[in-house]
Amino acid sequence: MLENTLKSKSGVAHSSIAIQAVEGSVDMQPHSIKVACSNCNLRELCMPLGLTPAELDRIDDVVASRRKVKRGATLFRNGEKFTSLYAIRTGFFKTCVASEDGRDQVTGFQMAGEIVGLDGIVNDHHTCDAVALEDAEVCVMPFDRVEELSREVNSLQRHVHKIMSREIVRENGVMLLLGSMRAEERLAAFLLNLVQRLHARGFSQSELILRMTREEIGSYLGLKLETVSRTFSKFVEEGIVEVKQRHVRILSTDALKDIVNPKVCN
Amino acid sequence: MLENTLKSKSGVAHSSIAIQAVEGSVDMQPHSIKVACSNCNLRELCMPLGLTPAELDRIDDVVASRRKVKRGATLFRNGEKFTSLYAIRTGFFKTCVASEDGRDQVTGFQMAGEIVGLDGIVNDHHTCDAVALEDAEVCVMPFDRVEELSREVNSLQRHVHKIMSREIVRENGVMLLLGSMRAEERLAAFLLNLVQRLHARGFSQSELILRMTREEIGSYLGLKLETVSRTFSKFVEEGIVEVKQRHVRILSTDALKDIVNPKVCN
DNA sequence: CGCCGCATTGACGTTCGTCAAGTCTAGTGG
DNA sequence: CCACTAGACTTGACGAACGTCAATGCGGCG
Repeated sequence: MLENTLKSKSGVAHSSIAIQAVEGSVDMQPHSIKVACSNCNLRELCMPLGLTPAELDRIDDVVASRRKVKRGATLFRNGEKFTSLYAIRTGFFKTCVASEDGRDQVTGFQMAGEIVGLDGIVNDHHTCDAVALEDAEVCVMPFDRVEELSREVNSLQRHVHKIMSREIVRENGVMLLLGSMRAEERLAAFLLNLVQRLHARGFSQSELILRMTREEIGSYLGLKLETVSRTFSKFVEEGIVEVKQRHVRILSTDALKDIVNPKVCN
Repeated sequence: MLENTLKSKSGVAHSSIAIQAVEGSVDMQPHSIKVACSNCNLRELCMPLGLTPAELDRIDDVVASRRKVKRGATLFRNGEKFTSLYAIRTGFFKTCVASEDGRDQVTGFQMAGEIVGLDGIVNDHHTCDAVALEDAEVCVMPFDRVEELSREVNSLQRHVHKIMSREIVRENGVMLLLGSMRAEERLAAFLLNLVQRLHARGFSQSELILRMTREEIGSYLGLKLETVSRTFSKFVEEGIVEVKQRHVRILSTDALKDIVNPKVCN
């Protein structure tokens, strides 16, 4: 079932699998199409905390349906009409923008519990592509419904604002990375960020499986794929990580942090 | 009065001056401290269009006060408590983030009618600095008031969402620039963007005064100040622009566009 | 007038991109 | 089951673009 052949005991596992397993034990109906945030185990990631039961009930209405996206397929494309935000339930996405002359840039990688589609609000059309890097499922949240409900449920309103602000802050961080870091620093920051987000979802702090190619990592980090590959090799030589294709084991988180933020002395 | 010594007839003028002039003719009370969006000539830039008179009346309540910021002073700083968004009335700002080891990165330049402070929403604290690059004045919009009002005025709610989405899309564009463009392309894109925004405010399409140093431009574009300077010189040699210190005249917008987006053939 | 910050320019070095060859792995079909 | 292939990855040699360091110029302000 999918490509996860790695020891899931260590916490390194395909996010989809872990989540589906949990879901399976909560919702015993095997092919339930019932959509409900209120008993979704990702709620704490994509929905506000501290809702009253009454509010929780209403929140269920933001999700209209679910949608499956096959690996390699797009959830939405640049130019398409914007109607909904999407909360990722399972799987892994990249978002990328393209310049007119064909160059493109990966602007982010998104995993379970994260929201994509915010770019479409301003012009009613999407300005980037969202591509599934593995088979995925998303919750479709029609934006007019989100707006309607967030007028009534204060904590949802606040939550929507926070999600958008978080994305702005994240992008600020990426700009810092792209504007002022060298290749090693970029890759180290990238790995630390990925593993931290995976850890927040219950996975290992030290092992991860990359769902993207070297070229996609490079695009995100403003590097060529060869440079990404060389930098991985350098980290391996230095004993900081083990790399076997897309399986990465971090041997020294501290060393990575040190690369990102060189200590002045000691 | 300020440092604007350039022919304002050509449309190249200090934004503050032009705006104050207009305001002076609308609001005859010389030192009015009354704050009102409803008769602010920047309304179309920072407020939603198509409001009913009743809505317009309510909208006036989002602005609590105005605040002057001297050149070089900060409107807010990384770490400070977030309370308000700020609409720039006059002047010019930069926002910048810093990494722990001291490097910093300019994340944007903001001019009249633009909103700053969105970064603070997610954690109730600002994550960047906003520094005035010339004497400035902003409208202070307490965020809880914005949220309250946008629950009642749909078009304000929609507007707030659009502003945040616009910022996300803008940053996507900067990521593309930082991740995949060469120095000349970055500077050309930067100039085109600046002049386009100034033009939208009634200034010249071909002349502008840079409010920031070469180093700040470089920080924004992920280049060193020497590279910025050299690239300017190159454009001058090629007859694309005239540069005299911070005064820039664009001689061929098409040439700049061509640099950003190289045509394949013809 | 002289100082100071900003900008320009040159010489040189480093980092990363380019091009190319070769390896590994997973998937396919005989 | 194995050979074949295609795509992803690695590695090396070389060059271009940009950074670094340093000298100099320019303009505004006290």
